[in-house]
Amino acid sequence: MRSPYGFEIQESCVACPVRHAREFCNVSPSAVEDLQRSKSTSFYPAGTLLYIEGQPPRGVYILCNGRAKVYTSSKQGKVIILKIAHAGEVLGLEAALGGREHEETAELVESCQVNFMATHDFTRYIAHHSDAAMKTAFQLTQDCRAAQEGIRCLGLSGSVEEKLARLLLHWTGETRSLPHRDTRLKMPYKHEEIAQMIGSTRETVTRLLGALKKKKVVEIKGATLIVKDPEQLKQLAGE
Amino acid sequence: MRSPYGFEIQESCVACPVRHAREFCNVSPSAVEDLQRSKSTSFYPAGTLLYIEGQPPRGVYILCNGRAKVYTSSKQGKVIILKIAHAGEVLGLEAALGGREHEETAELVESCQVNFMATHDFTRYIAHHSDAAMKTAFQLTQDCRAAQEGIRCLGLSGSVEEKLARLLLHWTGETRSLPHRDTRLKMPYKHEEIAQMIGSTRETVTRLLGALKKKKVVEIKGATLIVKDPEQLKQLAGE
DNA sequence: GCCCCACCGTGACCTGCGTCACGGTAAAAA
DNA sequence: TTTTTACCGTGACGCAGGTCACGGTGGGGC
Repeated sequence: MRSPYGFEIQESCVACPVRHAREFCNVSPSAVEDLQRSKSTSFYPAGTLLYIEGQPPRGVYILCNGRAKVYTSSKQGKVIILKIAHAGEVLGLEAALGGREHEETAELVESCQVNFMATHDFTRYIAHHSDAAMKTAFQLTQDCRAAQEGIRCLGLSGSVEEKLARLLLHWTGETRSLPHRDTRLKMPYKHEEIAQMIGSTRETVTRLLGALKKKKVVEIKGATLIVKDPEQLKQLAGE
Repeated sequence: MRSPYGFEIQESCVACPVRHAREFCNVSPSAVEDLQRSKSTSFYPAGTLLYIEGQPPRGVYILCNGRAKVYTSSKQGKVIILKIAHAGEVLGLEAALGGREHEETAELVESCQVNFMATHDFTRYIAHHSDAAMKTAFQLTQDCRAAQEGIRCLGLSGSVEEKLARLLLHWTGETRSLPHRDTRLKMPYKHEEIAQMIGSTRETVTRLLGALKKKKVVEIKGATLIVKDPEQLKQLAGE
């Protein structure tokens, strides 16, 4: 079955081929069946807002593929990206479990399949399956760690250069799982978005990336970034 | 039973008088008994480090009373306070559940009673009691929200004045539970610590608090801070 | 009483980076 | 093809706030 967005549709969690590779979905057979019954599958185009800051929670969203940008914004229109969620992550947990309105907006970066589960179904689901509760808790610890890393990046860095270096290093760490510790990575973000990740401005990011290129620390070809001198990058990030 | 630190000791969770007021401890009778069997109670003086950044997790710490300062620091010695944990909160969850080393340090602000639970006891505890798992998830959502609020404060504010105003407003929100929405609050932190909460410096905090006093927005008497003009404070915080 | 130490208060300096402004390039739309 | 739109690149300027330096004050130990 093919969707109009051009990727394979996977209606069934039970038969899902990547289920065991996905932390949250890799649960006991009885839990998967419950999950399958309780969820509803949708397909959205890039740019779709799964939920918006200030909305009361409807439920949780399981990202089956693609990525989503999670961000908040101030009244003045300034935006800060809290994290980039990847396939397999669950979004909207804090609001659903906390019973309070969403404090951030989730926007799909690419066209994605998303499994939705209403709040009361979800709470029942994790109450009945202790392994699912564990997975949920694990997802939350991941979120906490990511947020703390964000705080460390924003608060402990003396300069924007340091923040940018930290971000690039963080990305090299993420992709480490794919090839053998290659220093090449995909950077499919525009300068403005990078600025929003580190709490800076578009111009400053442009200038700093330019300076890093000139210093032969990195090389940029389109959306590909190659770290030529990881040591110096680490030094810039404060070791 | 009185401890050498001058407060009442409560060895028994089952008989604990404040148990029902504490989110995490307010669980089913069978769970409380399990908790009681699995935990060990200790008393520590102010300044005790429950765990340190980089340590492998030993377990989780339930703060029975008092407060704890949770912070990380950079290699250059710069410190940022992630949150102030209050009585009833559980510390060290991320490391214990994630199975990874602590990414922050927890230091007692006052002398406290702390209930400790080793990692494997804790995982068994929440696997056996779905209500306890729920409480744990709830605590984690709280942590996430706090961290996100931190990111918003650090990343979205244009000026340090704005960050400070946000922090003060956050505090007025916290104490709202005590008297009837009074604008008076305890601020038992030194300027340096406030600086570490908003990612600034001691001198700047001194200057800004001075300016707020001069503008009649707040009044400070020892450790007590009175917000005279909440409207203006909100305006400074970006509405 | 006295000293000491931890904090607060304040002035002077200087630099990082936010802001504004405009020009270039490349892909998409027409 | 030309036009439009979305990003990137770069110069000029100004100021918020970090840094250094030193002086004041209050409380606890002796």
